[in-house]
Amino acid sequence: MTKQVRNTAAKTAVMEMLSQSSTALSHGEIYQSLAETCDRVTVYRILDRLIEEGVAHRIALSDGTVKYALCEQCGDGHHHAHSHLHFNCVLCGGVSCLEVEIPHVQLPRKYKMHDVSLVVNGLCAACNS
Amino acid sequence: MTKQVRNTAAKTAVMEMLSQSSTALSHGEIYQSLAETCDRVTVYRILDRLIEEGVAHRIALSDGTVKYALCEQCGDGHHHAHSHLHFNCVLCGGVSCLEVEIPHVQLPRKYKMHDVSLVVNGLCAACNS
DNA sequence: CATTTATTGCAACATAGTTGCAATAATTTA
DNA sequence: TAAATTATTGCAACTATGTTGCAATAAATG
Repeated sequence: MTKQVRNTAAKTAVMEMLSQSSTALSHGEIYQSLAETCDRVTVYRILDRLIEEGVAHRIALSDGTVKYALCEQCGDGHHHAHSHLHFNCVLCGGVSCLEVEIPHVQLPRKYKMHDVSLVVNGLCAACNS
Repeated sequence: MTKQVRNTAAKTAVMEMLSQSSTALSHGEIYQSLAETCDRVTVYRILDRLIEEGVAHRIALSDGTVKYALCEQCGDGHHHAHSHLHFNCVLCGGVSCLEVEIPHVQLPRKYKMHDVSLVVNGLCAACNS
């Protein structure tokens, strides 16, 4: 039988925070916003579990920074490639998923593509004025 | 007057290593290959300097891991966007720059693109047999 | 309400990256 | 070639980020 899933206060708080936020959040940002009401490690494990459950996904920015976001538009829970791009605003620092098709890239012969990670840095709509 | 550049044994060794390597290397990999003949911090600073000089560039993989590679095909020293993609083989773990044009992506209105980071995970030519 | 076991907190650890400062050594200049 | 200049290094110390084991806690099930 498959491992059961429990909803705890901490997990609910993390999900709430991610769902309220207009930007993807790092572990540290989440931990601090929780006013440190639960352990650092717990936040890591909750995030791991949310990803495991297909509720959230991990985003690595172009400098290696890791952020987390809910899988809003991604429908049902089954695991799938997130073939949307991630936008990182150089002004406000915000990170958001843009539901833009990633154009096909042609690889050299014999190369096999599994998945793609596309991060665009620039000015978001709010900052570009 | 502009800051002078000095060539030291450590710096030469790092450049040699990067130039011999068929894959981009992490700080840790470089440090260990140097048999720890120079300090950890020195390796960080050499890598920073190589990037500053436009000789090398930093690559963040889709899991946030950071690697370094020389700017082989990138010609003269002036700073420029590296608009090629980075390929990460899921089997051998190798990371290489592929000189493939990154197709243009259309952003939503008001978004302004500065630069793009594209990482493709999959099987490299050598591992795909 | 009792049982099961997923989840948490804590301690301890591992890795990655940064900063200040005094000592060293690559260039430049005399 | 020797002296002066200053980029570079090594060391110590620190911060940030992520992981693991284990005992204690608390959801969910019956």
